[in-house]
Amino acid sequence: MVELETRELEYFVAVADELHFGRAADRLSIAQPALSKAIRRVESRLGVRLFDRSSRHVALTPAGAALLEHGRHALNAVGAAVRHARRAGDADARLRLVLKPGGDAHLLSGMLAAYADRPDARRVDILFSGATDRVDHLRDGRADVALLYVPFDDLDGLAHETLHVEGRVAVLPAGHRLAGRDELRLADLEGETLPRWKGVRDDGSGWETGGLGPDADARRPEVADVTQMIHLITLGRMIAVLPRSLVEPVPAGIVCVPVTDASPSTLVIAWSERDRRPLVASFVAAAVAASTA
Amino acid sequence: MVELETRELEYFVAVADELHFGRAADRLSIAQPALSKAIRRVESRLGVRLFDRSSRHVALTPAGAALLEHGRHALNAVGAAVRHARRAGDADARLRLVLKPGGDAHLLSGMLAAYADRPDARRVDILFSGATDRVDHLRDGRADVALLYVPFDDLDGLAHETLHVEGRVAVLPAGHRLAGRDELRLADLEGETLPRWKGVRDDGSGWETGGLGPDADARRPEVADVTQMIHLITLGRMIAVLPRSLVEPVPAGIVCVPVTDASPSTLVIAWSERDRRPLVASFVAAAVAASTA
DNA sequence: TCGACCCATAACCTGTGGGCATGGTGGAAC
DNA sequence: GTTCCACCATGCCCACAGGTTATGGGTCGA
Repeated sequence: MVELETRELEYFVAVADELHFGRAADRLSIAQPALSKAIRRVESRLGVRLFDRSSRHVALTPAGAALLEHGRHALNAVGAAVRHARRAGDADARLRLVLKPGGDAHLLSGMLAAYADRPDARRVDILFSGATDRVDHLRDGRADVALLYVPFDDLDGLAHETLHVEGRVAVLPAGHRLAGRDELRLADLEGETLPRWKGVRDDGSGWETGGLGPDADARRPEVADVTQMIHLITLGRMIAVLPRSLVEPVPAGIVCVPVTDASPSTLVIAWSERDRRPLVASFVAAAVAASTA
Repeated sequence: MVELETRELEYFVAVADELHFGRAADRLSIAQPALSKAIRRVESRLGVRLFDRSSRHVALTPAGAALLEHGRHALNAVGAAVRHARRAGDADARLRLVLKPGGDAHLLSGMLAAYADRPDARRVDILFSGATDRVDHLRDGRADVALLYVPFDDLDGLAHETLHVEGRVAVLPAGHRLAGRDELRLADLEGETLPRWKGVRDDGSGWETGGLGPDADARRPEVADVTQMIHLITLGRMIAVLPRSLVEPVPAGIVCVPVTDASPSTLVIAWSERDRRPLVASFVAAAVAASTA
């Protein structure tokens, strides 16, 4: 019935990472022969060769590559299950909310107030995370709810409610050639330098550029947060297209001009689709109520 | 390092399903004391009580409920990883395509021809599955690619390419009061009886009704496939709103009228987002090429 | 109050996963 | 070509995790 034990999967992933039985064994704090045996055991049970190995070289077979890809995910799922269970057992756990600094469309204080009024309210821990790993926080149980931006963040495996929809604005230095305009279209921004978010693989989906073609893609400045970006914009090094609320209040030396044909940005509150704790439902309800009030 | 073994998770799920150690042990083909010990072992390792149990009654704690929910998913992930590995190791495996009968927008033969022309073409096994478990086939490795309808099917964890976008039509019996119209709006269908798809939980998202309010929701006829639905429509028992190609050629006694404000239906080819085998990429490329030709 | 049901505990046994020592093999170095 | 070394495989042994059977002891229903 059991096809593959968690431990065996961990062993396999270690070897696949290192492509070296000795180092992998080291990392796992077991002896190398035990690891060799474990891998062979798995191979024979699955009826598939996972590594091509000589005494000199170790490489993944196609089957190994598939197992690595899917196995990593499976390990994460087991880890997430454990974290969620541990947490659900902790009756007086706090609610953990993760958001990007400034990424609350000025709704945070209202949400917290609305939640605090509820009879079942807990204390709320607020975690800030600039990169897109806010979604990872949810998936692996490090946080209970997150504020995310659609279509920027990837909602796979998450449930969500919409809090706020807003247009996007071009963020320009005061002296910019377009700074005087009342509104812009994406075509007006052709040739401008746009940022690249740190840690985000740019998949060419065109969200970041709003549909602009790949410009001087190689040398787009990499930014980690909005503050840093504002700084670079003030210096005239680049411009950006952002949800309006991310740049409010508008800093000195910066001008915001609505971009009429950029797809609107939606702020959502998200949680794991398998997480049905009242704790979460209650906070979500409060957040939705606060945002529509 | 290891938090929870696959086997322990299976034991836990069995007990959570049965809420009875004896029956669960039976189902697992082990003795009851072994199961009791295993569960206590897990509880102490996780530091969480999973069951409230007296000698008379067994019930899940909140922590147990969380572990059940996430643990089932984790077990599926492990199983899927194994299936994918086994399959990737089989060099001359066929490509398995799953679709709903008639759910190919008449593109299937073109796709297969385009794929057969490729140098790396394999034989293609075609699986038919009426319900929404086509996505499950992908997720657990029973199929390599699927034809799905957006926004009907849930694409979580899947990658996809669009093949075809088409409007939706109201499918009416010939004598229906609206059968003579050139086009309709959703509002015109107010009060009509619409089907419920077998095995699909109706989440009230309004896809099926295209935004109509919950009508006589309780007694909407349950249908399993399009043929059956056409039959019921011919009998005047209900009507439906479907992608146009699903009812082509139009059967006798049936009239199709475009619904102008129903969101369009998109046929996509989908595969597991973790599956990067050339086998899959090649078929997808052929399918996309064939559908745009 | 008795009996039946069902989970926990006790005592014992066994398979297997892991440790150590060593063998075998292919590359690189000279 | 020979040597040497890096590295994976094999053999053998042991410990213990995880299984079994027998039994204990609550708790509910009759």
